[in-house]
Amino acid sequence: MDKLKILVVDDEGRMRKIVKDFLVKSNYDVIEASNGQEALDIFFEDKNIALVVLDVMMPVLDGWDTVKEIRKYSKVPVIMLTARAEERDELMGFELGVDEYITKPFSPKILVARVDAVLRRTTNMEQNGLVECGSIKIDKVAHQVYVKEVPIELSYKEFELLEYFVENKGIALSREKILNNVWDYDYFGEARTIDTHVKKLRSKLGEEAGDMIKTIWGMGYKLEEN
Amino acid sequence: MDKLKILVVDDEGRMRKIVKDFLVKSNYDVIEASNGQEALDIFFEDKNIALVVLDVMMPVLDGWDTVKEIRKYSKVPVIMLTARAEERDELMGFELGVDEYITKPFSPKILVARVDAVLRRTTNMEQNGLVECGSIKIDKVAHQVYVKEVPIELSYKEFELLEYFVENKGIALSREKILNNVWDYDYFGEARTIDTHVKKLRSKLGEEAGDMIKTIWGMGYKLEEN
DNA sequence: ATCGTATATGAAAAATCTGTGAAATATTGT
DNA sequence: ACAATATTTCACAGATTTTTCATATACGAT
Repeated sequence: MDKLKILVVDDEGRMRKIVKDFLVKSNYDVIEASNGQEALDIFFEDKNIALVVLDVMMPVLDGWDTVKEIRKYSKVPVIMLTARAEERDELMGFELGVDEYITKPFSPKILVARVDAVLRRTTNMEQNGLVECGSIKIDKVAHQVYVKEVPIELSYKEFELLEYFVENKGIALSREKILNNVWDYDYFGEARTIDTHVKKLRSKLGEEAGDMIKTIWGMGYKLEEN
Repeated sequence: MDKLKILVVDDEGRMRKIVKDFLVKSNYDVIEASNGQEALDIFFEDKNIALVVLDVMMPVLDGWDTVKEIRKYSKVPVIMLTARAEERDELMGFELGVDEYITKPFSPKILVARVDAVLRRTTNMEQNGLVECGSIKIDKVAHQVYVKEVPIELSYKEFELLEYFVENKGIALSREKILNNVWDYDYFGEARTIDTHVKKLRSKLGEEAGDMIKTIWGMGYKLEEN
C-alpha cells in the first residue's frame, strides 16, 4: 500500500475539487462521492479507504446519517465539513464518532493538517509534531514557536505563516502560493498583506532568526538557514 | 495517443495565436475556440482534450460560466487567463475547480511551466527541478543558482534568462527567440536589453562560468561548456 | 588594413518592488 | 456595547531591478 485512500463526500462539485486538490498535492489518493448514499456504496465496496471527509449538508442522505451508517460496520476515521451556522451540531458529531471537524471556509493548511493528524493518530505512525529550521522550532501540537528554546508569542496568522515557511524551508514561495495555502480559500484581499506579516515575523523572531526569511525580489519569500 | 490535446479559448485571435505558438513548440496539439459557447461545443464533441486554457473576459459566454458548464460533466484540468484588474477572482475560479491561473501578460515560460505542471500533476509524472550545465547548477525550486556549489545572487530576470540558457544549452538562441520566451509577450522594448542582462550574468557568474555564454555574431547567444 | 555593423560596457533614467508606520477594519473577549 | 487584539489596507520612502543610451570595442567582409 503506497498512498492512503481518502473518500471525499460533498454534493458541491467545486468543494470536492478544492478538497481533492489539496489532498492530492499532499500525496493522498482521493475518491469522490456526491452524496451520502453514493459514499456508502463506494465505501463498502472498496475495503481500503483510510479516511472519509464528509460534508454535513447533502441531499439524499446527509452527513450525520452517513456517519451513522458507516459506524455500524466500520471505525474508519471521519472528518466533517460544516458551515459556521451548523457549529452547534458539533457535539452530535462527536457522539456519533466523528474524529475532527472543519468549518467552512478553511485554509488548505488546516485541511491537510487535520487529515494528517487524524491519520497519524489512527495509524499509530509516529510523529512528534515538531518541525524546525535553524534556531526556530515549532511545536505544532502546542501551537508554540521557540527561537533558541525561548518561547515567542505569535498571532494566529503569524504562526500559520511561519509554519508554512518552515515546512517549506529552502523553497521559493510566491505570494500567490502563500496566499493560496495559508489564507482561507475565499480570501479576496491584497497579496501585500503578506509583507506586513513577514515584517512582524521578522521583528518578533529577532535579528538572527528573522534574517532567515529571505526576500526573493520580484518573486516572493523563502525561509533558509543563514 | 501521442501528443496531448489542449483547447485554447480566447476571443482575441492574437492571444490565441500567442498561446498556441508556445504550446505547439512544447509539443502539444492545440485546438482553438473564440468564445465559451464554441469551446463547449468543441469540448463535448472531442472527447480527448487533456487540458483547457480559458480566458476570463469573453463575449457570449465568459470564462467562469464556461468552467461551470464544463464542470457539470468533466474534471478536465482548466487554466484561466486573467487580466491584472481581476486578480482576486482567482479564488472564485479556484472554487469552481480551476487548476491554475495565469495573469496577463505572462511569459511563455510561465505558460508552458504551468501547463506542464498541471498535466504532470494529473498524470502523476515526476520531476526534480534541478538543471545544470558545466559548473552552473540551477535549483528551480529554491530559485537559486550555484557555480561550483557556491550560491550566486541573481535578479529575477537574470535568473529566468540563465534558466532559459541552461535548458537550451548547446542551442543557438536569437535575441528574438530569447525575448519571446523569457519576456512577457507584451514587452515592446529593445532587444538589446538582453545584451545588458548577458553582461551582468557573465560578470556575476565569474570568469569560467561566464565564458560559457558565447556570443554568436549577428545572431544571438548560446550557452555551452568550455 | 579599413569600413560598416554588431556587440560590450558603464552610467543614467525609468520602472518596479519591498519595508514600514499608521490608519482602517475585523474579530474576540468581557 | 466597549475595549483589546489581530488582520488588512494604504501611502510613500527607499531599494533594486530593468531599460535605455552613448561610446568604446570587436568582428567579418572587401
